[in-house]
Order: sequence, then C-alpha cells, then structure tokens
Amino acid sequence: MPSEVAVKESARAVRMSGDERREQILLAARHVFAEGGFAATTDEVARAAAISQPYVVRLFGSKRDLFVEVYRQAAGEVIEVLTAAAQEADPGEAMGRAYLELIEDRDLLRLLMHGFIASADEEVGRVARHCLGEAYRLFVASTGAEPDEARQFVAFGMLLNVLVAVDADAHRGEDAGMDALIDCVVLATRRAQA
Amino acid sequence: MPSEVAVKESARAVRMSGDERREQILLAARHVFAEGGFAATTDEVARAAAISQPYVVRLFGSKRDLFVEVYRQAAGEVIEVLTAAAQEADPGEAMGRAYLELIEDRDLLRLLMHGFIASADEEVGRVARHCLGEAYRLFVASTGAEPDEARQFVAFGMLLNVLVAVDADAHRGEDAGMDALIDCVVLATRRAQA
DNA sequence: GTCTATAGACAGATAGAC
DNA sequence: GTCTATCTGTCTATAGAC
Repeated sequence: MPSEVAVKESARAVRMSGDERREQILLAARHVFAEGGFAATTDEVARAAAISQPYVVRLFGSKRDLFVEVYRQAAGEVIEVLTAAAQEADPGEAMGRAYLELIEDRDLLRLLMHGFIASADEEVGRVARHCLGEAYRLFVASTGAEPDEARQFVAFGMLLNVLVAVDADAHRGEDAGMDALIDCVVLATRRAQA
Repeated sequence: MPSEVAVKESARAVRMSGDERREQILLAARHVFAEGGFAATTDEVARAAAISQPYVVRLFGSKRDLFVEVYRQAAGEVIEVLTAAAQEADPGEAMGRAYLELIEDRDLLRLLMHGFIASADEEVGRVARHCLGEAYRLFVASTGAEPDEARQFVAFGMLLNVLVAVDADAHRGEDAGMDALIDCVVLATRRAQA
C-alpha cells in the first residue's frame, strides 16, 4: 500500500516557487518542442513537467508564448557560447569546438531547426535569422577570415543540424550515400578537434 | 447576376478524371505542406484545389499517406535532376547549377526541410536521408572529387535550404550579420554560375 | 467523380475551487 | 501555487447521397 505522501504526490505536483516552476517547464518544453515542433501539445509539456495542462498555459499565457520563450532562450544560449568562444586565442578553432559541444545537446539543435522552418511565426523567424547571422558575423569579426571561409563554417553547421535532425547516426547501414557522408563528416570534425 | 454555369462551378468542382484530380491535389498539397509542414490541414489542401475536404482524404486514404506521397515525389525530383546533371560534361558545375535551379522552387525546398525535421514519421525520414545521401554519393561518383569537396557541396546546399526556409531575402536590412551572409552566398553562387 | 452531413477525437484556453 | 471541470474550436475520417 502506498504511503499517504506518495499518494498525494502522484495526484498533485510538489509545490514550487513560481520561478523554479517556470524554469522546470521551460526545460520540459524544450525537449517536447524539440521532438514535435510547434505541433507538440501543452499537454505533453505538462506531463513532462508532471503538472496539469491548464497550469502550463496559465504560467506562460499561451502555447505560442511558451514556444517563443523556449526558442529565444535556446538561440540565446547558442549566441552566448559562440560569443565566448570568439574571444579565445584561436577563435576559429574555438568556435568550431564550441558548436560541436552544442550539437551534443540534441534537443537544442532540433529545436533550432524547428525554428528555421517554423518561421511562420514572425518572432521566431526573427530570432532564427539573428542567430544565423550572428554565427557568421562573429566568425568574420573574431578570425578576420575571408567571407567564404565564414560561410563554410556556417554551412557546415547547417549540415550538422540536418544530420542530427534526420537522426542519421541511428540509421547507419540503411543508405550507402548517407553512410559515406557521415563518415566524411566525422573525419572532418575529428580533424578540427585535433 | 451570375450565370447558371458560374453558380454551378462555385458550388461544385469541375469534373476531372481521377488521374488529373490526383495530380492537381498533389500540386496543391505540395504548396500547402511546404508552408505548414505536416501540421497543415487537409482542409487547406482542399481549398487550394477547390474541392471538398473529404474528397482529398478519400482519394489518398489519409493525410499521412498524402504527405508521404507528396514528399516522395519531391525528393524523387531532386534526385532525378541531380542525377541528370551528374551525367553532363562538367558534373560538379552542372550539379551546382541544377541545385540553384531547384532552389528557385521555394515550395520544393521548404517541403524538403520539413521532411528533414518531420522525420518523426519513419518513412519520411528514410526518404529524407536517402535524398541527402544521394546528393553526396552522386557528387563523389561523377566528379571523382575528394570526400571533403562533396561534403562542402552538400553543406552549401543545406545552407541555401535554411536561408530559403527563414525567408532571408525578404528580410534584408533587419540583421547586419544575416545581410553579410546573404551577400557572401549570393557572390558564391554567381561565381559558380560564371 | 464529388458533395453534404456528421461522428469522434483532441487541443488550447477559461473559470473557479482549494 | 496548483488542480478539476469544462467550453469551444478545429481537425480527420466515415457514411451515404447524387
């Protein structure tokens, strides 16, 4: 027989401060939206955060507002990390390394991708374009590289995003061309890190 | 006062053969899905094709089946065009040119992007990965280029896709970094075409 | 070949209790 | 701070008529 506390906890979420709860929901929403894009539901977010669906809406106003806040935060982190890397001794190498570390957070990257295409929403589109633009601008400004080199840096990032989005690694062996592409990309990233 | 014919046409779609109608719906659906991804509705498709929503479902079985067919067709066209280009005298240049022509069809590109991320559906994911893999494989096979060069070809394609998806060109002047990136990309494509 | 009517499911948001 | 109950709108899919 479950203890009285356990019963209470399963029916009703543990009480938190508003700020704690907001942070927790933002984290849960990042994962949920990363998987399903804007089409994911506030109910999924609520379940991931172990609270009720109306409470999610209550705290953020609307699903759209929640999505925009999650997206802003994610894009902000990317820009922040790249900005920090751009101030290191070898900015080009540091930015490459930084992006590879970012990409390990599959949720972050998939979320970014959703924003690139969910530009249906004007605000999301603005943030997405700014994030892309900053990656390019930072590379040029910090390394003094030619435009073409910076362009290749960003392009490689987009390739990595797409490979993460289509879950390429988990489907090795299904398509010869894709396998070869992954091999080449893996080699290129190893070279960059060496 | 509208003629009797006009009244009839506004209430009831012009009769077509099944094949004609299927083609027309596929075209309409390509546009609708390119805009809204899988979240777009069968009702939007129906309005775009000027027929009733249940008829769309009737002809394709389900919205998911329609989406998959639209996506297969789009990916097939891309592979077909790239394959043809790969058989020309200067395959590297021809494939670049071919992709630039493809990209002028905004619907096609946005649809592809949606598939890259709508890989939630297993079949769509498979098609998306194959399309990417083929672009890489064809480039290597036809030009004999080093893997890295082919990788850069595909990466540049992904960058173009994303720029189309975020509607970068229509938002010039809003973000300095993005403006510089667009300029650089435009120059690079001009160089490739010269 | 195409429609109207509608069933059935679900999601986002609101109201109000505790 | 958090929930339950519920309204309202929307969407896919089916049934059956023409």
